[in-house]
Amino acid sequence: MANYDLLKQALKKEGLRYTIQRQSVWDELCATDDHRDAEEIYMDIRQSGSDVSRATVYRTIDVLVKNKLIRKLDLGDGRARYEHKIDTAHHDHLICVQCGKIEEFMDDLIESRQDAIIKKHGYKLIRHIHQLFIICDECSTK
Amino acid sequence: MANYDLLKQALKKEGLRYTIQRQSVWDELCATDDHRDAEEIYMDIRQSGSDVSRATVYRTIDVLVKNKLIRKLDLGDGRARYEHKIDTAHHDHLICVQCGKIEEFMDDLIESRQDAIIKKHGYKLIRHIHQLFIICDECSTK
DNA sequence: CTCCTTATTGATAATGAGTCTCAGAATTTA
DNA sequence: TAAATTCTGAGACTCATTATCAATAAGGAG
Repeated sequence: MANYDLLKQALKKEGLRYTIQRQSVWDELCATDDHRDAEEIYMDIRQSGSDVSRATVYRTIDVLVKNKLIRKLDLGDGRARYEHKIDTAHHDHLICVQCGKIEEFMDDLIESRQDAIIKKHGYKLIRHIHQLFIICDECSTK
Repeated sequence: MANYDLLKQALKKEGLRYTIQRQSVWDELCATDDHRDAEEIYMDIRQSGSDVSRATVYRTIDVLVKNKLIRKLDLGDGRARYEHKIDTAHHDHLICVQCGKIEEFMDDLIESRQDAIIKKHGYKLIRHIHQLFIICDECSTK
């Protein structure tokens, strides 16, 4: 599942060594398509039998984010989530404020309007956040 | 500038008392159209001659946000900003990643696409965040 | 106006995600 | 193999925000 070449490339680019701990973090990140926070990832790594310190988890995540192997999400609740879907197309997020479920959405029209707004101002777009906080169907029928 | 009736209504609704400290916080929030963090607001209140503790500033801000007298912004840098523009129409934000300047934008097409996405999923929209992180023209010519 | 009950305040401790430090361990290079 | 360099883990630290709690103030009742 995990593509070690991607990790190797990123580490090489950063002038960092390929270590078993960094591989464990990458393994765990590739293991699911969830949107987990650092603590959850840390706990899941331990669960899977590996032993990597919290500090190393954070440090490795930083490298992976910087090299776009994973994406960092800020849902505004004080802890960052990480998702591994690098290969998939760009998408934004729908977040259920009740159960915390996260889904993805993508709309070409919105994307092009964004570009138009930026262009009109004469700015350069670096990145964007577009999150729709909702109550999902399951939660609304409860 | 500050509309005390709005504050009074909100406090009444929450079953809270009208105090000079809460009025000072409201005064300061109404004094500018900036997007300040709690510490800046706290310092500006002291600057203006009033004396309100940090704890009370935070507590009052919470009440105001809850009652939609001010809006809370999360720019992903670890501290919340607050803006007072309640009377004005809905808008989202353009944030310069270099100088931190914040501008506002609004696009009806994007808003309607959002609604369409929500409707398609059968969800209920609670709120949304749409932030475009950019490099502004001033910063890009430096 | 005064007493009494209840809410508020401010100082400070606590929290929690994330970062930093540094000595010991591991790896790479000479 | 030795020397140099990078990594790691444990725990200290940071910083925004929240909680605690004794002292103070507000809002009635009489």
